[in-house]
Amino acid sequence: MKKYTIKDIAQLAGVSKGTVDRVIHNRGNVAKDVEQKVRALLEEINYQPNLLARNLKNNKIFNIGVLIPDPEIDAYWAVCIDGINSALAEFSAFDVRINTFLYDPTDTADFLIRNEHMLETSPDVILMVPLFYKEATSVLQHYQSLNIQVGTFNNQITSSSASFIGQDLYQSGRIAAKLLHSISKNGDMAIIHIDEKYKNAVHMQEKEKGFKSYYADLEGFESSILKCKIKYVETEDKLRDFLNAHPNLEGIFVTNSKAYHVARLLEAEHKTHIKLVGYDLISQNVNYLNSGTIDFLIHQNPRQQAYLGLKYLIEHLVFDKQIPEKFLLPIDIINSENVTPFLRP
Amino acid sequence: MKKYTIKDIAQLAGVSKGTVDRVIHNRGNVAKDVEQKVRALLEEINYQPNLLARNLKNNKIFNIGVLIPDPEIDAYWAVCIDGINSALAEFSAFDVRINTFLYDPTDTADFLIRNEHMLETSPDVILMVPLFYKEATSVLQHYQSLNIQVGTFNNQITSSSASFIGQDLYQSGRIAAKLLHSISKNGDMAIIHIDEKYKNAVHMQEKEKGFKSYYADLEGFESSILKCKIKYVETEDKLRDFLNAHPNLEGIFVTNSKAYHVARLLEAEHKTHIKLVGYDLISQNVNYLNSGTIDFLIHQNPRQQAYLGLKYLIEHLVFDKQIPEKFLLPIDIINSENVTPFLRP
DNA sequence: TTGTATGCGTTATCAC
DNA sequence: GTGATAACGCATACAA
Repeated sequence: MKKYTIKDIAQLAGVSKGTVDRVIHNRGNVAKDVEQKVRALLEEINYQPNLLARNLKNNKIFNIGVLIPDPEIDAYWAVCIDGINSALAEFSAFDVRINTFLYDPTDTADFLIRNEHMLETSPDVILMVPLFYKEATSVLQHYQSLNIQVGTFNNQITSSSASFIGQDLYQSGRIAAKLLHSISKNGDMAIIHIDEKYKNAVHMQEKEKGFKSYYADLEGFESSILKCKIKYVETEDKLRDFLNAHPNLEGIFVTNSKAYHVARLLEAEHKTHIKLVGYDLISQNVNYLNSGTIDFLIHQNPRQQAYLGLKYLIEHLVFDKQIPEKFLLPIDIINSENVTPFLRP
Repeated sequence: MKKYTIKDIAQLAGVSKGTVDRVIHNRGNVAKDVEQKVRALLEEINYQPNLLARNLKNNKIFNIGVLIPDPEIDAYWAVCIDGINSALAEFSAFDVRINTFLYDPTDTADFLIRNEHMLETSPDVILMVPLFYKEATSVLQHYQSLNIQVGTFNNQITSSSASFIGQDLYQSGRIAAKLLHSISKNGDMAIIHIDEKYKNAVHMQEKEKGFKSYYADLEGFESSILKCKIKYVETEDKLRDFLNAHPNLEGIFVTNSKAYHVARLLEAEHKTHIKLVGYDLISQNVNYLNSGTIDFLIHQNPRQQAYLGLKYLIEHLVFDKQIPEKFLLPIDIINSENVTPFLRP
């Protein structure tokens, strides 16, 4: 029950604290027999160093680099800042400082430039959203060669060994399908991909696969799963044509945060009987959720992704804990009645 | 940017560390003018004590009493143990120990006895699930008189000043209504209260109120909201009679974790077309969720409630942080497709 | 190869 | 009233 200290071990082994410390840190210069004896004791007693004392002694200021898309350009990322601040507040007892860098999510070159700026602050570890697969791959490789631990969230760069926090996109597509299925009859369904300012093609494909798999598993489903890809600039016209071309449409799944575009049109065209499921609690979507035009939103919880990512990194720095390679957050289903608590900072 | 220590303050004020410490801790024996000077400096510099050093010095073993219903008697509480262990693991760097006491959730006398046992371990703070309002009120009063900080979860004892973590039950009733409304037409709805081994009448009433309020707000809803109270022992017969008496029933809301009883009967009577929404991810419910007889479950997240409750208490002990009086967790909507990640420990 | 001394920041005791 | 000093547990430079 008592907590053993180095001093205790030293006493039990009949040596000095210095020797025990040398054994613990494999710093050599210890006689073999003594080392064996001390090791045995450490094992037997299950020695756990006092991490407070260690951090007090080290007296080190940890420096964390954070690189995320600029919330001014895409408001989706704003809540990440909250998550980061939460993690910092939680570890305010330790001296962890962050340098945050924002990049333009529509500009791969900017991503690379900001990475260089970040590197100039010589961070101990890095947390980032690696939107661009190709560029991120090379950047992450560089960090690995410099022995800088990196945590990523939102986008997984499978070519890298960086840790990742996100969601199971395939499964979230299945969830969307299940929701639409449960609130509609057995009419046609549509998957709509609306191009964002930046491409998240992999994201959208995975969600589509999951969505289709649900209906493929469904016995007795005879209708069609339609698909429509829309470029951001042409949204309204192309969407209207699509709706008119498919009068039997009963449900729509928008694979990113742009469901509000579809909702606006459904209201304008008096087709709000068509069920609508989309992603992300941005304000435009929440408005249509409350008005009833959007039925469900799937919450990707960017705040929690950022919070957890940073927390893992900090715990690694101060407590030497291992960082999980991959952590998939639960996927939240949101309707007009449970949305409020998810919006708070 | 630099972090100031007592030593720095002492130097700046031209006094010794001891004097600064006396000022900080209001321990008197300081000349007025010196005190003013030091206070001004502390203010100006925004002095923050190094909590690691403080905890190192204090060298105190914190003793936390935990009192929850016995999971062997009601499996619902099993996940709380996981939550408690998570919080402990997170603060393993500090010397916090817990003494867990389990009480029989059907026995108020046992609750009182276990409280006495817990008190004998002279806990610094206490985390508990106060199932029984009357008994809890007096117990909490006693703890308050002993100046023992108490955190509660699951049940709020409004007569006490103990902190509380839980959910907005009224709102969760509204969520159930919204879900049933979205997956059914405009037929009759039923609220079913099934007595548990122990009464949670307040819980169930709040949920009922919320449920009704949703339909009251709904324009053009002409059908009935039925209500059925069932004693645990007579569940099957009374339920069958109820179903037969209301052939137009389209949806059922079970106000506690006993939805699986209804699901079993719906399957037996070939009435699975009736939509069913209930509470809690216990295994019986999850099975019927996967088979499709239960459409949605509302997740009260007991694991997170316990985790957060303990975390707040520990942060209070080691960092002297304030404990939020009341924290309402977001309410999770669960269907067969997103349930899995919510089940992990 | 080993032991001892010192310091991290805070706190508490003890002389002056 | 005040300042010097020791102690918490760990890490390390230096002396032996």
